[in-house]
Amino acid sequence: MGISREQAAENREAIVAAAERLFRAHGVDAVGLTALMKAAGFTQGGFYNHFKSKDALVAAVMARAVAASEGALAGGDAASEVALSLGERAERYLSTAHRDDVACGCPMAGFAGDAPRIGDEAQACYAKGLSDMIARMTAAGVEQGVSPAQAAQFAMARFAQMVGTLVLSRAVVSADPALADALLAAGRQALSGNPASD
Amino acid sequence: MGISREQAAENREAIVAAAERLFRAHGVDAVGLTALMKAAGFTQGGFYNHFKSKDALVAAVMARAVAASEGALAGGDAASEVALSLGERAERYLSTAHRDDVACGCPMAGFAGDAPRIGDEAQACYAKGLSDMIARMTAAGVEQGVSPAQAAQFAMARFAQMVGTLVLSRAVVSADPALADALLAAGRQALSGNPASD
DNA sequence: TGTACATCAGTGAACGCGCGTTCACTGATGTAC
DNA sequence: TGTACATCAGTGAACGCGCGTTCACTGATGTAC
Repeated sequence: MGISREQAAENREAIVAAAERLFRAHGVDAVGLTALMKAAGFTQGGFYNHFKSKDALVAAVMARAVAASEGALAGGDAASEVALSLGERAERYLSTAHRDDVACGCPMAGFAGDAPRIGDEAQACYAKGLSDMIARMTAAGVEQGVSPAQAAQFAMARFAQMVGTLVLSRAVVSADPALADALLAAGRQALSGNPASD
Repeated sequence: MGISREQAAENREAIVAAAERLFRAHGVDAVGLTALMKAAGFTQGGFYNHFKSKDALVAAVMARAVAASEGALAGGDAASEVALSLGERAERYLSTAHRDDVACGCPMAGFAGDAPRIGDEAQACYAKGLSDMIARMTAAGVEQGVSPAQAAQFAMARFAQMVGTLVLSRAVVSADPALADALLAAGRQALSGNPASD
């Protein structure tokens, strides 16, 4: 076809973006390269002009997803996020909107099921993303006067609770929507910082 | 071959058992019926004598996994479990042994990643398993004098934290074992019922 | 600035392979008389 | 209790299909002179 280098870079980005959406919705294993390239607007043969293998694409997708969530802790832009309290962040993270938007949202939750089975490079991206997320939450705790070790423990426990609640809610939302909603509500309550009130 | 009905039932059970092990280790999508039947000691053609489709097998696996975990809350037999405190249960649930034993362990954590993508019947089994688990934990809280509503909230929040910690630890154990262990430790600390102590 | 050519992101057919599923066949089990 | 036959859990080859990957080819882009 003959494509400019700039256009080629955009096309590559389009492939990664389509892959991220499809991988999140259906799982990495369930998405074939033919369907993926078609979704991105290309034919299958062009895939290997951009990636040396499907594993390399998965790594690119994970790097992109992690990078997009950095500076946008649990959704929203960096500037507005700084002002959010822990409880407000949990409210947003454990909203039905976040649960139902499988194509976007927190990559740590979205790829938690695939993470143990993907390639080493993609797994490393995932681990780095989780490590960074915890480091940010830890830093926020330290700023408020908590000791670094306690802040790190608190960040890990809190984030695990957020991810676990979201993952479980997504797991049962189709079969038992009431339970799925109750899980989110219980998580919000537990993470609000206020005592349970009912 | 000519097989007794008793033997046939045992063979069916062997297929389901092998499937559960393989599904947990590699994910439902990544396990083919040929490999599965070979692992169970049979040839591929016999599969459809026992199940009408792969989806039906997945449902049978989920029903089996959930049933096995009932009365064995987070591992161990029912009699000994009754005596365990919440903190002791969390200690066991968030042990490295439980994390590394992907072939067994809590099905809610083991199948959390696959749950949103499996068939309706299997998904319903998963949801029932989660619902039962929460009901048991809620009942334990009520026995200790907590109001039913609060006990249910507490059970959901607590179980979500346990699952989230295990899922995240499994997700990064290969790429960042230290982080994976720290997550477990933070979860144990948070769920111990004791104040953080370092 | 114009011309000649190398580059490389596209296309779309093809590769071998494993998928879920179907089929004809086998032969011991279990049943009817 | 013995014989005749239906049942059905096995086998293993085959079905069409989609998988990840490779290939020859196209033609505008970008470079060298």
